[in-house]
Amino acid sequence: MSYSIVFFGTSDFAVPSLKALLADQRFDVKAVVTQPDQPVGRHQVMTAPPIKVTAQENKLAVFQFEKIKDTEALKTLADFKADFFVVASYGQIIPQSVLDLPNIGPINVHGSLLPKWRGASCVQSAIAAGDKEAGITIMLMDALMDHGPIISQTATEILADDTGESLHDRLAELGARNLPDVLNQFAQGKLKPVEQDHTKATACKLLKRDDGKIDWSKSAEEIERLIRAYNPWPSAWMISNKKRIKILKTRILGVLKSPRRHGEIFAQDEKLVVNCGDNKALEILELQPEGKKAMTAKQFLAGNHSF
RNA sequence: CGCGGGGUAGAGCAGUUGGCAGCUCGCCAGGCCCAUAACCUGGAGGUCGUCGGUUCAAGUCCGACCCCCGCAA
Repeated sequence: MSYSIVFFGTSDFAVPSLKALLADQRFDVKAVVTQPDQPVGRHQVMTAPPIKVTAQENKLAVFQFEKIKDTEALKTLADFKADFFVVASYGQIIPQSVLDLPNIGPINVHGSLLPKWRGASCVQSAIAAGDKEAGITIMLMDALMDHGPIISQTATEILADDTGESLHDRLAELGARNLPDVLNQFAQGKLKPVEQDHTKATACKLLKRDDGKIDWSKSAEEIERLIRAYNPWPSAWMISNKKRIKILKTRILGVLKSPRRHGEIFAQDEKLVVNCGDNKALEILELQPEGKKAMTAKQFLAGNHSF
């Protein structure tokens, strides 16, 4: 006897969770629901979301509803009579009518310690805000985003060198590791959902590339965190000589001997540095000029003697 | 065929109106020094993305193709 599951997910974040359920005998994944293929990249090639790739590798049925709100989706999903709907970074708001379908419940795996960081950019937001820890919340879903009662939470320390990517990957694995046991225990009534403290809720928005433009009037600490948080997506960047330069990795220096104005990039003692709003400087360690591959500051300086 | 930048030494770049291929690092050898990632001297290393065309002569001009990257999605 195993629990039947319909899995909702789209991005890389959801892949470890899906694989964890597939590998566990206690569960039977009946189908995968994911976003439609989208034109992606420089040549706008139609590309399947990562979850679809994983699903197809495992010969699972895949549904890609344009709108999960459509009655067609509701009818299709009702036929599975699933015990669980498991949702991880699906990308669409799921209506109450669909959430009501599973016998045991609709479960969400979210990459923050709710009620903190409800929304799409929870990983980047936690690093950028300077949080000491991040985590995974497994929760019962309701119709509001990341709003339902909490079943299980696991924290992980945010390290000084964590990037959006490293923390994202760690959280994805953490969620996947806990998910099977949490589902099993919840089904057996051993875990009771606890209502979130909604007065402490914070939200984070979906990030766009423009959000990565560095505001050099901020403190060096803030900017350094932003750069780590937004690496590799949406990436932190600045404009220098009318060219966009992505800033990939920095280190905080103290106050410089001969500072320049905020946001001006220059070489000093063979280091590439920029002054921030608090007059502390950031040493740029890795960067990527527009049209070039990512490189170290040393490589950049080798070919740019004017700095 | 969405817009744009680019492929030149191991790395990052320069190369003027076609005329012997350079710069900063790195690397190798030697020197200096208590010592060094510092300094001095010498050295190796490039079919200039590929194919074709124009020319006495092509990194440079013309055509086609391959690859990398930024934007946009």
